[in-house]
Amino acid sequence: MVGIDDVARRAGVSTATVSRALSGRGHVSADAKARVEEAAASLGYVVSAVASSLASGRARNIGVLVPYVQRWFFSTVLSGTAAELVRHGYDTTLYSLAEDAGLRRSVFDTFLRRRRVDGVIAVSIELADDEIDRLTALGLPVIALGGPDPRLSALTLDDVAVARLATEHLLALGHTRIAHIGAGSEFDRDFHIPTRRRQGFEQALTAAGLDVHRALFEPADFTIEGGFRAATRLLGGEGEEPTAIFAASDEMAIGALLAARELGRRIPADLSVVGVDGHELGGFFQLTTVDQFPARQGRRAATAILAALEEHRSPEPGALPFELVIRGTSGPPAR
Amino acid sequence: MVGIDDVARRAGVSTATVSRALSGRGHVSADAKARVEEAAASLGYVVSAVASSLASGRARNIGVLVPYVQRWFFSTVLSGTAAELVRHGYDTTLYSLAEDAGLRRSVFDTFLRRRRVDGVIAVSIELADDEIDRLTALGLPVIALGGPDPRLSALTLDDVAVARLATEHLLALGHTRIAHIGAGSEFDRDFHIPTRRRQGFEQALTAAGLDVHRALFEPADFTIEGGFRAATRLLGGEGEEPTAIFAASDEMAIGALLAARELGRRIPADLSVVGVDGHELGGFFQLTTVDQFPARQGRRAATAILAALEEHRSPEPGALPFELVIRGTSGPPAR
DNA sequence: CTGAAAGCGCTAACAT
DNA sequence: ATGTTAGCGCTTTCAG
Repeated sequence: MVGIDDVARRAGVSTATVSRALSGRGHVSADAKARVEEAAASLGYVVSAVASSLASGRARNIGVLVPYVQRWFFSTVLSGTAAELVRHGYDTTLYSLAEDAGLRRSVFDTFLRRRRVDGVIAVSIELADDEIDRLTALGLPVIALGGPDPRLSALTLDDVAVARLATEHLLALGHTRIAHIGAGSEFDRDFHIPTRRRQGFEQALTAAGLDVHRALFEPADFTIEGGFRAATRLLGGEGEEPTAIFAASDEMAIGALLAARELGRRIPADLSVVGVDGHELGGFFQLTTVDQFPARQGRRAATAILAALEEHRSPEPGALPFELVIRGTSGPPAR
Repeated sequence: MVGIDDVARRAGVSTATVSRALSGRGHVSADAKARVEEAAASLGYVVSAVASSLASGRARNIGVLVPYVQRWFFSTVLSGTAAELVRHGYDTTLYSLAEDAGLRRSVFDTFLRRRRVDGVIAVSIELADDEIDRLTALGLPVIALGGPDPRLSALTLDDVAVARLATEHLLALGHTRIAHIGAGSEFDRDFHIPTRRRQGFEQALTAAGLDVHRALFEPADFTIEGGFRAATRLLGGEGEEPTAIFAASDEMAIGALLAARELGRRIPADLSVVGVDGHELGGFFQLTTVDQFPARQGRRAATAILAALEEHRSPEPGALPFELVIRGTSGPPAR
């Protein structure tokens, strides 16, 4: 394997100069730099990340924690993050946490403590106190993406405001019987997002002078299938039917849409449906939604962690943008 | 930071013994081992992956190449791989290749050559010759998952047989006008799977004594939306309508299903639909499909690469299982 | 701006 | 079974 000495010899300089020329740290004459680059290129030399990391303490590698890789939202965020990191020469090390509780522990106890990563991005994960302790004990920049986290720098989506925006859109259209598909309490241990979205929903109703009806809430599991079942229950109940549904995710909204169609409801005349996320199928289903730009979130988290690394400080916390996208599934109630 | 010497001192042994005790390589008395483990635990010591890698040449890290992270199939395979790797103490380094051609080059030229990974898993990627050259030049075990690759050890899905199986199922039900939704030629550069599935489809027709009609093929892009559009064209054409559609992926099959419903076709009386993959929504849509068990594929690739690493040999090539899952979207034609 | 040399924290011969 | 020690391949003072 060709090493730094080979390059140094060929370029007629010392290994220190090769290192400086290739890494861009420290000053090297333009001439020496050119010779080093020529030598490296012609020898096909690539710096050993392992040796470089040991000597410098920098790994050029970011750990990304997600609950599940195979869910659309997380894989979309992840793709944004990975794309941004690779562009800056960083590797992405993936840890999927929600699949196995035992392994989850070992990620915090072992994997992240092996000095392989320079920083950590935690995507939409409600971390336990001791997990946050472990994370901060790493002495590395850590950024949380999603909910606010009082103990970590976070890029926060204001889920209450997101839900209010969606609900206000329905209210403005004239709906008064608006149902909400959220998550059951079992979700909340890991993940407070559903609760915050429900709060926003209820705030908007209350602000409009409407009562919050328990019968107009259905828990689901953030999948299309779950949304379908929840909507089926909402539309098949004995009480007065809702004229609109606000689902806490686009996948559940799509499920609701499919259920409504199957039950013969016209969209949006009989039923309006609004989701949250900005799912790739939103256009296809003409779904009105509050887009939270997940790929961009992933990129932004990467940018933030890289900036923190460069400037030797904690990542900048911040608010994530969101936007109401009005498409065909929402309109005034028919009556 | 606590290092190996701290542990050695506390356990009253040398660093070599600590290394042996913790890694399980070489013999250590039960007594010494216990003392080392106690010392390591009470000091909170974790071996530096970086130092260990430099000294041993083993990185405990596998690079996984996927075309797109955010597509259901790839993220599902990836989740299987990552889960299996983490269970064995390995990190997963993710490279998403199809998003940016320039970066794709740098993955082969730089990222993979930094000695950070012990092996590479290439998921459903049609690699160029020079990319394979670079991969083999790494001197690491490499395994390709998906198509057969004459130059790499591969875990192969027999896509021709998969398509034949699906088509034969429709033929056995009595269908004679069977359409196929595959991919346009622009896909084939990266990815020969659609072509092989089309071949299997045509083989089955021919073996049954049926002609292959050009009008019964529609190209799409492997998305739900693409399947929807393709099916819309197939069902709205001027010629005689197909009584069945075989789609080269479940996502396209689901799109076809939605299109058929929208056009008022009864499933399966007016139209049978069969897909390929084993998509998580298959149960929900009652989709008949040829399941290829993607998560299991991911796990299997991980197992294969770890075995190769352990036994200092190339990964074992093999065939991937697939299975016809008959659900509600396929049945005899109504006539 | 450049070079010499001392590590970075561990592993693996080699000895014992 | 255990200890001693020479690296692994770079980066980074420290001198010049």
